Amino acid sequence: MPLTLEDIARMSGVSRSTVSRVINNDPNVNETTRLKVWEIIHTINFQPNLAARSLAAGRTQVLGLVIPMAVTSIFADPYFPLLIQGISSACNSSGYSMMLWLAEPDYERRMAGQILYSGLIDGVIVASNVMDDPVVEALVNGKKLPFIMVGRHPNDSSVSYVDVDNRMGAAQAVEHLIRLGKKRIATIRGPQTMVAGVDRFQGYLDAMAQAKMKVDPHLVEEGEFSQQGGFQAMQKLLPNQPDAVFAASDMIAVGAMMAIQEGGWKIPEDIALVGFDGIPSSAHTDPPLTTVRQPITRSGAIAAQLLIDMIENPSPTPRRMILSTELIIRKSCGANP
Amino acid sequence: MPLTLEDIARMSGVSRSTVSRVINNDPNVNETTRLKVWEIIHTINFQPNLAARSLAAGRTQVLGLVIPMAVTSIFADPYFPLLIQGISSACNSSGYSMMLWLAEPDYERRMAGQILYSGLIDGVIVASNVMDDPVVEALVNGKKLPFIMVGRHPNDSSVSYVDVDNRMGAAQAVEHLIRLGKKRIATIRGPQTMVAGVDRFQGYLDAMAQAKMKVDPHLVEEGEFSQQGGFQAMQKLLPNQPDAVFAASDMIAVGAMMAIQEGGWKIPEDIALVGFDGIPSSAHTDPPLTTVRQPITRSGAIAAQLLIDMIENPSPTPRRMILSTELIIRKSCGANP
DNA sequence: GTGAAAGCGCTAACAG
DNA sequence: CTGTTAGCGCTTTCAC
Repeated sequence: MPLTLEDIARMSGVSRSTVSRVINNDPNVNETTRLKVWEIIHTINFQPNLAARSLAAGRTQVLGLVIPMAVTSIFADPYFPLLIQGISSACNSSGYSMMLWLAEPDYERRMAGQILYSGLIDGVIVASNVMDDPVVEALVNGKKLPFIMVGRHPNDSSVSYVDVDNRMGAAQAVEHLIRLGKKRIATIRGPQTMVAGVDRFQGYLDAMAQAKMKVDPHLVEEGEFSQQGGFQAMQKLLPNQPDAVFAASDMIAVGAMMAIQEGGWKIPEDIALVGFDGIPSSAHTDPPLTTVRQPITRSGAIAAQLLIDMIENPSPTPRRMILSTELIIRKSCGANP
Repeated sequence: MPLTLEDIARMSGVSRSTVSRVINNDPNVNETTRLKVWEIIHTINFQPNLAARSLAAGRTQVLGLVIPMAVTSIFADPYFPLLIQGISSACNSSGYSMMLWLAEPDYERRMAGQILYSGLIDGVIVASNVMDDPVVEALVNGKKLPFIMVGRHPNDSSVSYVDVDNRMGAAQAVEHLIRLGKKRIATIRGPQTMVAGVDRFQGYLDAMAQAKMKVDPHLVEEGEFSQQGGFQAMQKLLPNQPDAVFAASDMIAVGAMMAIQEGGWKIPEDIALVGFDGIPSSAHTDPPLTTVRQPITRSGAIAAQLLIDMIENPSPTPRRMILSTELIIRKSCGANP
């Protein structure tokens, strides 16, 4: 059987409480005692039972990461691995662990309850850009577990989140195309059921309005945030002869690139192309993709840090953070950097 | 505050014990009572506290999935999402939940202890093909937590696992190339630090030996299980003029395909190509990839089922399962299906 | 078929 | 600074 605090206490000649204090870095412990107890804990490789800790203290030092999407689509985009990496490393450096919950749609509701009341996690990070997500709703209504979203909540102002400035980033990309003299600027927007999809499209509209260019509905297509989504949308766009395309994600842009080249057009000569995300592979497409870089890994790290802060220093005001993006100019837009 | 058993008991006019019995499907409960209590549990959407259950009963109905690799590389290959999907759905249909632990190398040791003694999970599935994995070692030595590997353990015969017949599958692929009259059959083998890498390479050797063809060391290259790994290995292979290549994974094959075509050769006319895995996208490469399909999702589901069985019906004999593969003939090998 | 009572391993007052 | 004590919410004998 695994050892318990009691065992360690007996072995080091102190009481259970003292051992507990040592483990939890309570300042009220004699330095000599502390060292002696640590010594034993280490040689024995003692691990306190998390369930017992959870029950007694109401905290586990474990954060939940919920990604409410089908497993397969989660990993079609390099976005999530980068996000997870950021969260994971922030957790590690704060002494927290991360549990990942992948929520297949059918199980969302059941899971929601389980997460809220399982007592196994101190807080939740929800990485979802879907509007009206039931998991988020449950968290909002439950009001029991600290949670933070990656990607802003569309309308509830009491929700904490970290997001990137999708709207501004998109607008800058489109302004860049306008500055290059493009006249028929199309966009492949993401699903309008996702906040990021909406925000980036809004950025496109902003830039067009700002330049007093009117938006031709034939130059607006929609696609999933995937290569295939971009490919299909671009095929529909091609007959309408855009001279530039703003794609709502790099994966969309990659798909669009394939459709453009397959149709016999050249990038950027015939059609300029700009993506969004700045995933590593965007630098290695042919031609290299001009894109709006968002700090994905950092978003994850900040989400974790904010959540930990919310857990350790509760306060009624929501934490908010909006990270800015950066336009990376490469070959696909036709500008010479 | 979340409700407790006590609350449900009060609301339904029975004792805490009875509510517990109802939740745990204890047969010794009056049918009327059972219905009444379920009714309340459902309308209230009561969720028992998992930590308390864990502490009291020593089981949580939660399975841990440990993937001891860097986060980013885990998702470079569609293998893991499919595996996770299988595990996840098997858990769900047995009333278990799944927690995913991504083990960054540096944290493996710390994590290992945490997993073993956290008391939060009833068993562990380890998806790792790395030899001598410290997490696996800890699990083997600890002998406390039921666990199963996806991919056989290289030498410990007491370990339970589910694996696919990598060696046989690889041999069949190579035999197929031999049957097509190929004379200079190269292989891009996976890392020999991974069991699957070793087994598939052994299958290549088996088939060559069987056909009494000698293995030219210049026709054996090694690469990571990734597109880039395949690309680089193929570039080294090209000067040695293979007329066929057996790639140890589909991602490797995709990379090899790029290298071959970039070098100006045609597939399958100049070089025939066969992959391994049967990931969905292998059907959509150009040309479509002949490959050895392994039942990834099913491996995951079976691993979960076996583990649950081990938990619920303990026994000293290890559970073993080897799934067979299937050669999918498409265009890239030059045979006409 | 059901309730009472003990206890899982830990933390957190409360004394000293 | 340290030990004692009382639970956290649940399962599980053991009586009835």
